[in-house]
Amino acid sequence: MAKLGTKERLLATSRRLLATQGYSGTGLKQVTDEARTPWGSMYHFFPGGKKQLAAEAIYAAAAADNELLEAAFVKSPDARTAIQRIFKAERRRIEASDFTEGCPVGTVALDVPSSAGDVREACAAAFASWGKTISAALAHAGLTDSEARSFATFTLSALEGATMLSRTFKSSLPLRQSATMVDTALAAILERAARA
Amino acid sequence: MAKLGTKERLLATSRRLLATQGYSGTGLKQVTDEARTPWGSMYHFFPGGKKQLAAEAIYAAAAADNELLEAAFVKSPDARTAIQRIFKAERRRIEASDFTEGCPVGTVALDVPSSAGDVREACAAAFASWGKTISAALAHAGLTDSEARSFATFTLSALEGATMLSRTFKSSLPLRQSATMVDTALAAILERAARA
DNA sequence: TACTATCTAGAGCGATCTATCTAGTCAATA
DNA sequence: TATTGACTAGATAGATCGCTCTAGATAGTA
Repeated sequence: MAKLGTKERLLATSRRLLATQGYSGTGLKQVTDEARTPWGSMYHFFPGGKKQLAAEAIYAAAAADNELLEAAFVKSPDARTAIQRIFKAERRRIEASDFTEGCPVGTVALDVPSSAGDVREACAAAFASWGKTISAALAHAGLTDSEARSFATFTLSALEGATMLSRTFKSSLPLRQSATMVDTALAAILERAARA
Repeated sequence: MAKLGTKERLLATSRRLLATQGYSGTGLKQVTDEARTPWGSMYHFFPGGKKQLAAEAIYAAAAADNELLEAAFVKSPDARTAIQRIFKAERRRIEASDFTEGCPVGTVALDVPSSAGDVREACAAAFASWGKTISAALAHAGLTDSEARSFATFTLSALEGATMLSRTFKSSLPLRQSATMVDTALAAILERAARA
């Protein structure tokens, strides 16, 4: 991370800390310490303070993950395989952090105070973009627009919830179980769509 | 709430604030203020401080919700109907708070610092007890133990994740969409079990 | 070499955090 | 009435919070 510029280090460290501790639990001092960044640079690059830093970190993380989603659907044109790939990626990520690091968007979404409206909006935008990516792929796989949107939201819910449970239990079992059940549901819906 | 004793008011207020702001975002001062409780009572009833208060609030909330779960399965012996009832109850709860209040367990689980191990364990115990209740009902409905456990964890994941998305979007749509898809999955699994 | 804009460096402010401490209130019992 | 334990009440400590501010370092340009 030392190769990155100051602003990029601040964003990357924020992303990691927000994914672990949430918004209220992450102090700006801790960010600058772990990013090995002078304190003065914080308000130079983010004059909007903590809210701006968090919102930008969320936006960046959401964009990066959205590319991973699109890549999964490109790599596996079969929708079921692609979604299993997404769950697997999340599993690897959470295991790599020894179950400390979750989804930065989900973690922040639950503990962001009402005074930080921009941050909540960044989380909403992140979920919306992911949902759009997934539902587009599902519509392409034969689902109606309504079905695709519903299943996309449902997939995100199961993914975020399973990440939450896996972190809490310090076990990847919930992510594996949820992945299996999401696949069962998708198979049922696809079959129903094929018959129609 | 004024009828409750001091300790009960502290626990009830903690539950509500933890469900909206998480662990780090909830200050003890705010708890005593909103519970209309003297500050001195805080460390009288909870000498273990913030961690003990949060852990006890989580345990109490988990026990109460577990009773609601059991009631749903008693009221609707049909497993599919019961699970839809559970989603509906969560939807009503989040709508009643205008999408500010989520699940206290899930909210805290994501932002509890590693220094508060007892609180994380309380969250794990809560999820475990809910999972046990749901899986017992599913096993009774004809699923194998393994299937029942998997589907129970999956149901909790979808419920927690959908609550997260509904809060973020300030809309109950994710909860409704996820409920539908969970029902689709359960129908598929039950049918498969019936054929076996 | 001067000048300017960018970034670094950190002291310090007021507010708030958890937690401790002492003193006072009150009811029940001896 | 005297005593005791439970609870109330709040001042205060020490640390940390987000944030502001000034000064110095650095690099690119005139």
